[in-house]
Amino acid sequence: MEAKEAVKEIPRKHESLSEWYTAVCLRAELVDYAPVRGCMVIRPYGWSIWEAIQRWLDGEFRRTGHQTAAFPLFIPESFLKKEAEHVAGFAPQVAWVTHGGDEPLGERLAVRPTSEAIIMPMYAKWIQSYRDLPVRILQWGSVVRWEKSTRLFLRTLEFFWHEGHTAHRTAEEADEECRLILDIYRRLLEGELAIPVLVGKKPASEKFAGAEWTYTLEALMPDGQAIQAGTSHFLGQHFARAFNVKFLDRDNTEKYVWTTSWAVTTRLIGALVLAHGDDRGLFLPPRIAPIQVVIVPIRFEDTPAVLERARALAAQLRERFRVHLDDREEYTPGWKFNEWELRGVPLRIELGPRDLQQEQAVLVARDGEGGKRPVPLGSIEGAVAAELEAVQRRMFERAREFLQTHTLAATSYAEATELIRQRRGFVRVQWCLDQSCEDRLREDTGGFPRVIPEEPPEGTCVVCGQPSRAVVYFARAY
RNA sequence: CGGGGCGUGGCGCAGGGGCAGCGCGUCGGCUUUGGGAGCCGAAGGUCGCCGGUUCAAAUCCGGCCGCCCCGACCA
Repeated sequence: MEAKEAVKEIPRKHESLSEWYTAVCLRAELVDYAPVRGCMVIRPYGWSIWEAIQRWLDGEFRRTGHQTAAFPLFIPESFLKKEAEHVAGFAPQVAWVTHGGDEPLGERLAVRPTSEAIIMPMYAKWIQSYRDLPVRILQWGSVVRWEKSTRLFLRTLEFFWHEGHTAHRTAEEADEECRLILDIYRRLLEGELAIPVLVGKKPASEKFAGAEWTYTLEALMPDGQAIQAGTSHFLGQHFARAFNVKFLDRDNTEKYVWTTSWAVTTRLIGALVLAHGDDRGLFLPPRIAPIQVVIVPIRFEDTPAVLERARALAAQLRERFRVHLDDREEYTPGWKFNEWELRGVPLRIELGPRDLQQEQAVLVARDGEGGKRPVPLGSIEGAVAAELEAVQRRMFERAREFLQTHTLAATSYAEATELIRQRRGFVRVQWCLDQSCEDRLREDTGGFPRVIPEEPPEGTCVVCGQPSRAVVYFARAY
């Protein structure tokens, strides 16, 4: 009965993840190619996912007391150059503005690749006293990094994000901020997007250019490759010194502030597609799905009562859920079922003449669990709420199961290199923290040290045999 | 940035010196509607861009641009 075969037009996920990914992004109408190299147009359906992420985060930031502001798109070259490590890290990817109209500029302007260098000068101006601290501001916007190769959502020349920039009186307070943000991001990923993550610090070689250290959230995609899902940087006093951001402390001495910065990007939408999609297309977690419930009325053209009832049901459910009533006359129910599955709507309600007679509707979850389930119209609201929660839970459990079965401990160098090369997932090894050991493992595997979790080291370094000083998860990466 | 592939109606493709075609979609009409409906009719293309060869170029040659896939580098 159930037409469970793959959807036309898109390849099977396990046969070619890349081609499947591109096809799903386009066919689900999340995104389209722009007529300029390396750039994407995020379409309304895709953008509404981003808006759901924004809404949730803004709620969190309201609770924590962060404020939102807007800083310039342009950064004068001399500002970008003030922090040596920072400019060295970003210079190769900067897009430069050299003319205003036909007039050459006296100083070229960077299109922001990240905004520390335009925000810190403002903080220098605004911060005088310890009483002005902390400053905790974020902005929503886009940045530009001139990438050589691009992929929809995962790497484009311009991408959308929020970036938080905070300044604090003490190092402890700044680090606490980093960890607070990290926890918010973790709850976003796991609770809202149903994507479990490994959390910890980046090794020195992978930290943000200009940071003292970087906290990261790493997710695992179905091909066994890691993807960075969010970062939170402890910047120490590097930027405070470079931009002269000082305050007069209680003890009447002048001190540099301690700063942090942090971000998540529209890349998360790509991670969502990869993590949850299947041969039938996209599959969105209920908590961020732009449409949580689609109502498909059946035989409504010759049975006006069906459409009336469907409209009433939609109005009722809209009080609590994001609902779409698909009353287009030009498509058959079967066509709509396939279409909304392709577009990832987590829950469908079918309502036809037979259902009306029995005062019921048919509930169908996107993952097929429970099949087609008749539910009395009188209790449908509760049934929908319960099913949406159940779908959300199942999605997270499936993803967690995948992460667990693809996080593997390696006790020998041979085992580690083999597992990393094969892209089996996160490979947990003991490490002496020596750069040469890291380099050797990278060179031998093509993998990267993705994250150092807060787990006590034990035993010996998998490369050199010296006493271990850290646990590190290696993986190939996006 | 290397290696491979591809640019022809909205989408997917065929064609390969001389009329630009097919399927899907779109528009109109009628019949349909519980897993991608049927029939009839219609509209829609400077064949990615620039240059060259030729009486004649979608087709041959050169250059450029863009996209996809696989690697190497970065959110």
